[in-house]
Amino acid sequence: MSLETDFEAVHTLADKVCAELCMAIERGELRPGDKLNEQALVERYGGSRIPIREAIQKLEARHLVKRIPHAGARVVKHTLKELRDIYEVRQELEGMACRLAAQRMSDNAIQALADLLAAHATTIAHDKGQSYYQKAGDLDFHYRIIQGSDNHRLQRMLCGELYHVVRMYRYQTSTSKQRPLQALAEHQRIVEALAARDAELAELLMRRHIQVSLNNLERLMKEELAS
Amino acid sequence: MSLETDFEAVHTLADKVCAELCMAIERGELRPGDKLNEQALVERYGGSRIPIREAIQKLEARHLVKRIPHAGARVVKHTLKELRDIYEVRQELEGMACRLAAQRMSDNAIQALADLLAAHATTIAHDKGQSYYQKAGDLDFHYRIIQGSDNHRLQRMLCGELYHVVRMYRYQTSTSKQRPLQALAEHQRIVEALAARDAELAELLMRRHIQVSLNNLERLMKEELAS
DNA sequence: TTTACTTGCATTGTATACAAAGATACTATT
DNA sequence: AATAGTATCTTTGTATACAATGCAAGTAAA
Repeated sequence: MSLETDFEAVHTLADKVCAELCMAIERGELRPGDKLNEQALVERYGGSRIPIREAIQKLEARHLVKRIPHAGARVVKHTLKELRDIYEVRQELEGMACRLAAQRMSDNAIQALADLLAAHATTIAHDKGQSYYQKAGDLDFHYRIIQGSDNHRLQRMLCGELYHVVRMYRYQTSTSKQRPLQALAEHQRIVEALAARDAELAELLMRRHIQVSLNNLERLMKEELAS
Repeated sequence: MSLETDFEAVHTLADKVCAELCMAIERGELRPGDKLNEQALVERYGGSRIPIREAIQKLEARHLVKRIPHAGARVVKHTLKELRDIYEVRQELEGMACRLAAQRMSDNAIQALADLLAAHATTIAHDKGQSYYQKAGDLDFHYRIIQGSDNHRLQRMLCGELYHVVRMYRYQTSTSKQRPLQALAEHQRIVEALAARDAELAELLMRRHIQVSLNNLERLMKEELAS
């Protein structure tokens, strides 16, 4: 099961087109501000305009596009302030998820998370600069903790709404060489807190981890703007 | 500007039907588990199936209905666990909003909030048992604090997604005679914390306020189940 | 009597066609 | 030359029609 397919069964054409467009946006093939012309999408993905429109509406629910009546849909474009807002909420909700996970995850699940990090360590040692897989590993780590919160609504808000936008920025910004190693160290401290069932510490560490992530993102965005 | 119309301009038929259905669900005219038959809705609200389907999709984005491919849409039905999950998230996000509001709201806005509570006090003294307007007042209070957080994403998540579901339960459960007075006292303490710019206390008080709200809701639901 | 299969019906998903709103380009006037 | 107004054209919103899926009722066999 890949994170790409979004763990959702696809039964209708609208679902399929939605998944395709979602990937295209997250990967940066469709960039912020780009227009989604319905007729053009029909020619690209097949089908008729009806399922295409449904797909666009689903993307709107995921906060990936903004629709304006009679003017069409465009890929969302965030100001720096809005990006900070998103990360502020993400900090709160993932901090919460981590706190709850410390109280509710099974010992086995925590052990499995520790094993996952060990695997990441060897991956980073071998594939220096293969940032794509490292990013996927990072997402997997966060995903498991969110699942560990055992709060279904929290899971939907984080995985179903916030994370699509977060992924959109993560995939597109380059990662510095030393960041994966630093992130791994932070992940390991979080797992230690989980294993110790120290909910307060686990929450604090997760919040800081995400703060660092935002700082990096802001720096990279400024560099790209400058170049 | 009424809370009912959801402060969103309505330019298309789909938007209009969505707003109508939203009200119907929040008011309990459509009850959890009820099916939304597209043809029936066409006969009730006019238009054709296309805008009706769009309206239903918008309701899905608000977490008010659940659609299953080839099986139709039904009003969401929450287990007690899921209701607790929702309030757990609400506690976190409104606590956050209150903390941020203590740091970011203008002095004028805080004063206006205090004035609003004074008005509520006289309303409660006069309209004993007129719980509808008291509930509207409560929503207005929470709404203003959320706006005060100055975090647009947080506002969208709370007002655009969580609150529709919360309202759905609030309108339908009766309120005890003494609860409005107790709630007002809690609101007043929160405003005092905001005025003192005590973010930590403001967050704590808001979290407790929502916890009380959940306890009341659980008690009422159990009573209704028993009867 | 129960169960499994088949057939018909109701409902949703999709395609095509038409209406209306917005954008653009051109012309006329100041 | 600049601007306002108008006409055309593109694009979205909506209606109607068809296809396909799922559900239910009814029948036949065990």
